[in-house]
Amino acid sequence: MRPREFDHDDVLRIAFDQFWRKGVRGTSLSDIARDAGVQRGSLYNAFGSKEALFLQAYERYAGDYFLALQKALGTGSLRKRLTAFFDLTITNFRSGTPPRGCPTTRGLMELGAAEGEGLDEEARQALAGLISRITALVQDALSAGAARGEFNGNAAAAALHIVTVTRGLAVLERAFGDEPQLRKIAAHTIDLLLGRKGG
Amino acid sequence: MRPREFDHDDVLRIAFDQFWRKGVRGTSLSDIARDAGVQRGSLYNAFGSKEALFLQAYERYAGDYFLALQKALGTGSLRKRLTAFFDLTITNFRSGTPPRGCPTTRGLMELGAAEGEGLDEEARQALAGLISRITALVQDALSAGAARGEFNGNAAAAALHIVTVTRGLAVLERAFGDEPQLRKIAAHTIDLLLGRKGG
DNA sequence: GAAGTATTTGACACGACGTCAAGAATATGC
DNA sequence: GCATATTCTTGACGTCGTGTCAAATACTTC
Repeated sequence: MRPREFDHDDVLRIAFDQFWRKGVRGTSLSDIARDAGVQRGSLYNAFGSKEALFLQAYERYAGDYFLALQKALGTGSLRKRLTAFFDLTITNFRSGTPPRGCPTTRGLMELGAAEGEGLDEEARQALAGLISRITALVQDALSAGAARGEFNGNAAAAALHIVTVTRGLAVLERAFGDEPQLRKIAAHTIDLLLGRKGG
Repeated sequence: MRPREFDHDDVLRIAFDQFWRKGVRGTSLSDIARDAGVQRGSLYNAFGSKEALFLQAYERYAGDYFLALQKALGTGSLRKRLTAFFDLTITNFRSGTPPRGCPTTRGLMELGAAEGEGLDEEARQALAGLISRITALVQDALSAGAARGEFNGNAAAAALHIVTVTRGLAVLERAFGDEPQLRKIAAHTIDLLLGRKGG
């Protein structure tokens, strides 16, 4: 057995950085190979294909991001939690120079173009899976933080609404790049759900 | 002058059909050329580049779609208008077999991957432009249909919220393909804005 | 009918993905 | 300690995509 000449995790991080900045289709394995100081063929040997590499790099990111969201949604009043949730979401979309947008949304719209392939479906599930997990997380926070009968006892619908708005924010980020606008929409959404005062 | 051997508009329609189904990056000019019965080189001669062709094909679509939305938002009570708006939006996302999703959102996330090119920016503006125009349209409908002081006199924020939700619906469509879910979110959004009963 | 002009056509250059066989470097067995 | 087996690396190759160009073609106009 010959040992790897590169660190598996390093490559994953370098690859995801590129995927995030330039999109999956806009990133070539040559780019990643150059950046990581690895031969292109070695990437195929270690990860299988470009989409498989993206998938693994994405799972890495998704795990970290989910934990951060969990933390943001876990403390304080319901309004505080939702504010922290939207803040983290928007800050994430606007991170980097230039802002990199939402990798989940981006990947979701980018992949699975053709006719229904095998690996594409796996990637779609990974991306959609994070959205599902976030929705469940928000729903828990709503249920836990709902003192009175807010949401008419339907935290599931409210959580889905909130997550839908965040997906919309990801799209608007890319369309206009107007961060204050995104934050206004977020604040408006919270007010809409909790009322303009308490929470 | 030698005359064209193909119809400019036909090619635009055929091209957009492919772009819509398979995405911009997932569609090759060879595909379009074959489908349209035109030589690939002729497309370059007539439209300049793949993105320019997409841009022209998209403008065609956007014009038609905007008119349909205008019609949906122009009649009946405010609730009726919004219901028709969401219905048209979702129906559009779910048209085709398999459902093609939202071409605007898809295009927005797909394009402009690299570093800031020329034509990409033009396409981004075209795609973002439709979103802006739709927002203005919704805002007009809200202002016109608002009998009482709904939205606290802030129809702009409400319109932006609505459009944000539609963009989110486009993403969820692609993530889960669950049309009833989309319609539930839409109904929930309307209730949230107008209250559960009147409108 | 001849000249001019725009379109078509096919070849070309380039870059991307993915595959493969041959070479290189380490672990294991004797 | 050395040979062998196993894995990784490396470079060449095939295929397909975009975009360019010069030559051929077909119409319009004088």
